[in-house]
Amino acid sequence: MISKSLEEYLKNIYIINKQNGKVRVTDIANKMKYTKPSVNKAINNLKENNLLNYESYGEIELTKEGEDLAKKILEAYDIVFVFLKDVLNLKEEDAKSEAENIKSSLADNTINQLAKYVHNELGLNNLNCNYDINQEKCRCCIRRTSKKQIINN
Amino acid sequence: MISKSLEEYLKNIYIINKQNGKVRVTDIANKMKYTKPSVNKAINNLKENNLLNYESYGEIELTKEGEDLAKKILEAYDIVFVFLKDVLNLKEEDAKSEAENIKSSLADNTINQLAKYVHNELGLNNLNCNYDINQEKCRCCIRRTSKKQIINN
DNA sequence: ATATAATGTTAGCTGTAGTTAACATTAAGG
DNA sequence: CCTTAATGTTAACTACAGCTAACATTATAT
Repeated sequence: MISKSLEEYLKNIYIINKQNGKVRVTDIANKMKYTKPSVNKAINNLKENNLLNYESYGEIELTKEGEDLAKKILEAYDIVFVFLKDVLNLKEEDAKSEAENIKSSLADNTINQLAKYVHNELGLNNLNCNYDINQEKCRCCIRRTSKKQIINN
Repeated sequence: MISKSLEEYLKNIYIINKQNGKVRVTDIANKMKYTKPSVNKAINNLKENNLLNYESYGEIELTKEGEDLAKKILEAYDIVFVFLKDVLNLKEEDAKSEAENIKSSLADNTINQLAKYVHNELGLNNLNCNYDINQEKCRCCIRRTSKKQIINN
């Protein structure tokens, strides 16, 4: 289990990769408002956890494991974000920052329950939602729409 | 703004005081599963923040400010706990531990929105709830009942 | 092709928050 | 009342996660 801090790095690396195709230390530092040495440390830490491949001055590339975890983190983030924004009616900005603070400490089961609740609450599907964050696909709606929203920020 | 860690100490000091009348370093250490030196440090830190009065080997007493903050923290904890348990249907134990992890990072406004939502959702009042965590009293239900529940654990 | 700018790394610092080991103080029982 | 047990404190260590300053490498532009 990596720390919340490292999860946040992983999430951002994934997003930057989707946006730019490549990921540099500077990109991460800019996005997360940290200094480059902090990012460097984090990267090496993620590397030791087999979540990405990296050689000095080289490319930052998520491993399969790293990408899967990043997706899962982003997914959890999304669910919390949508709940805060669309169920609790927080302002978009607030929902975003609050979701950042919360997400990584939540257990899978909590996220699953929240997702099911949100899916049903927002009436985005007509069956009873059977969401599972460790499952490849969920037939519910929220997923794709909200993910797009978050990546384009 | 004190840290999440110190908030957790404050909350527990408040609870122990309600249960036992007095609060000792050992009680806090036992309840929180930390060592006594850790507790000692935290207490001195809370003292510097004017949240409690303490002299070496003396009594631990929350100041007015400390008690108010403790109540607020506990209140926030309650709201999250009830949401997880009664809305998301998490098991009591899980709801408890998850609420611990989440609560302190949430903004007042988020807690207020969540409270309003939970109050209305659970049908515990018939008007539209106007909850405000910085307000002395809220006419909604959840407050007293759930607080009792948490203190008796 | 090389000077300069951009990017990345290293070393050592900070603060937070926990730990253990050793010691000090206070409370309780015979 | 004085020994022992319980409780509380201090000092010094750890790990995490950020920082700055200084340095190294790579890319760009004339």
